[in-house]
Amino acid sequence: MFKGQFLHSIDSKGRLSIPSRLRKNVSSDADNSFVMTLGIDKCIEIYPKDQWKLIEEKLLKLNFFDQKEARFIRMMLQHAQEDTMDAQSRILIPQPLLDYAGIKNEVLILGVLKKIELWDNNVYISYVSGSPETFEQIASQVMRME
Amino acid sequence: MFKGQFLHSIDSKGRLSIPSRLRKNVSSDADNSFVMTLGIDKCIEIYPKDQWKLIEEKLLKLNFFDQKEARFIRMMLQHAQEDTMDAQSRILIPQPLLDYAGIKNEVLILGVLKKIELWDNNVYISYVSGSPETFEQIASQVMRME
DNA sequence: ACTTATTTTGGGAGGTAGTGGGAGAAAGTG
DNA sequence: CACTTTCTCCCACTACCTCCCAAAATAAGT
Repeated sequence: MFKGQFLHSIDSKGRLSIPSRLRKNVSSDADNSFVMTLGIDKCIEIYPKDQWKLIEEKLLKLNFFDQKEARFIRMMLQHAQEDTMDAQSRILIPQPLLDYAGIKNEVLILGVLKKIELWDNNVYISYVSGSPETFEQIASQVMRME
Repeated sequence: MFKGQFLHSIDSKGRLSIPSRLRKNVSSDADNSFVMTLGIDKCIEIYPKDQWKLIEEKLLKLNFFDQKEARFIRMMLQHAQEDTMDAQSRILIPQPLLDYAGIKNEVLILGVLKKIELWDNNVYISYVSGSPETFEQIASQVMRME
């Protein structure tokens, strides 16, 4: 499971080095490969390959003859891109994804359980402060431990 | 499984080069051959030959003496065309299919799980934006991960 | 505090992918 | 059977991308 935050830079070729702390939590089943795509919010999601396969299996079970589900499959896959880390543990982030997330040079990398998220720092700050509820309020609603 | 989007061009002879990223996901059972036909929406569908065989088997199980099923089989096969990639990894797209999808010079190529789709860029944009719901809304309905 | 190891960042060159075009072969037509 | 047209295979160019080498920066250890 991924956790923590890291501030890295995207170089002129669009490459991002995966923080070594996060790398240690990637299964060897991932073959050093990741799949990145649009995030649910204004960010980029990165899945280790083995995790992405689970998503593909979910998509396969959907009914493509249903308009809404077909549209979802296309949108989900349209921006998905697989890449394998180079010898320096970097992957290439496609420019369209960077544009979508508003990321220029500096990236905020978040470890979020089974996936990694990339944010523009300022976008993330306004995302957090944009919540009408406080951390404590949300916590009390979402986390009900038995 | 196919994924991702690519913007390629159809040359004056009607040839389309299959993106190398997609090629890497084609089984060797396909013998470098593809079958293309009408898509579910206003697009062209391309199946690796081995995948197409599975579709043929499904069609065989349909009841040809049922009017509706007979019609479906004919429509599916009428526009189906097989082609093998040339040395430059290109296949020939029949003009009638291009006309149906409204594709002129530029093609949007989508990797969609077991098949590849060809769209006219503008047609696809209006298809995506034609949805009353956002990506996030559909996602929360369709993808409920355990 | 200094040395060593690891991690992150930067850049150059060869290789590959995408595209265009031509000549020979095949097929269709009069 | 000859001619025309279409198609297919082959060659060539360009831009980009991947791989490799190397420096800088951070972390770890003595």
